[in-house]
Amino acid sequence: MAATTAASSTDLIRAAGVKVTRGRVRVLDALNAARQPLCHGELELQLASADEASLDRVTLYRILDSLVACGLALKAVDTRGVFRFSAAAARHRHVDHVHFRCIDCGGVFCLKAELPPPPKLPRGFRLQQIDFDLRGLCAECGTRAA
Amino acid sequence: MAATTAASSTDLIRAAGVKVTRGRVRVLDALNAARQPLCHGELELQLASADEASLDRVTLYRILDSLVACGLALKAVDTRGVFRFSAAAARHRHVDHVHFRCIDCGGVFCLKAELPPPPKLPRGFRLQQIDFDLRGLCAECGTRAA
DNA sequence: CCAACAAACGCAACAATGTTGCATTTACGT
DNA sequence: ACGTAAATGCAACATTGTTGCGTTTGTTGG
Ligand SMILES: [Mn+2]
Ligand SMILES: [Mn+2]
Ligand SMILES: [Zn+2]
Ligand SMILES: [Zn+2]
Repeated sequence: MAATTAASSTDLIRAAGVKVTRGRVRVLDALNAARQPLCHGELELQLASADEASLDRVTLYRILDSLVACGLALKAVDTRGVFRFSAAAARHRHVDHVHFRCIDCGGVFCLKAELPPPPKLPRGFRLQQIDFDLRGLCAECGTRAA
Repeated sequence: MAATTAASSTDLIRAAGVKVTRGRVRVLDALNAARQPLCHGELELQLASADEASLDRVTLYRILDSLVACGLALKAVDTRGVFRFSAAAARHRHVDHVHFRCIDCGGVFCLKAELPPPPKLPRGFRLQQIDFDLRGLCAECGTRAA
């Protein structure tokens, strides 16, 4: 399992056209194994607890940036303003559909509805991503509230 | 207009059950006058450029926290992980149109485009709010990047 | 395999944003 | 006016993220 995962991460990194280093492989493995997006601190802890040498703080930041830059990881900010990273391969593609976010339980539900076309932007603005998020109570939380 | 706004902020703060201080009135006025959510730094600049004495950094943080705690302001994180504040009373002005969020400077821009109709929700889900957020680079940040 | 070179790394310093402790001042009910 | 809890100003600190630079390493062409 470990060998398979490592090989896979290695291949992904090489295919992305960047150097395959031990740090990148370990970080991408960790992101792929994670059940949820991890922040820098969580990754640092997790990599330190492994028996290999721990990564330098700055190197970890740069590895994460490089994985994001080559499309192998996704970066998003959490409610506290901390960046969290997830493996692009381990995650569904959430870029092309609508989400419902429950304001009570925090759950995110993928809706089977396509994104509406974006309106025209002011001159010079560059669109990179569209988020159509519906917020409210999910069925479970709505029932509990009533 | 200034007197009206100041009186209104004063009343709102008093009605919220907290002490009416010059700092709270100035900050709430600034939030109400703003066309987009402001971060701590933007508020500090704006309050310093007025001819009154500038607020202490920490006091501004605490004023913002107190306005949020008593429901007069809303706090949300921007794409860079920086907290932005808006007047709760001004929120209704942003519920019916699309926003563009710059991933570089964190700025929020109101677009003159109506929200698309929401797709059908799963049974039991209760819709309370619709966010159609476009993300990317604003004109200024896009120019600087190029 | 070797050498050359760009990329990546480790370390220190720095920057941006936000918090805590504490002495002093202020708002406001009495 | 007075007493008191709340708010303020200032210094120090914490957390998260970035920059500069000399050293090491992965990769590639010979
Ligand atoms: Mn999804
Ligand atoms: Mn931050
Ligand atoms: Zn829910
Ligand atoms: Zn911008």
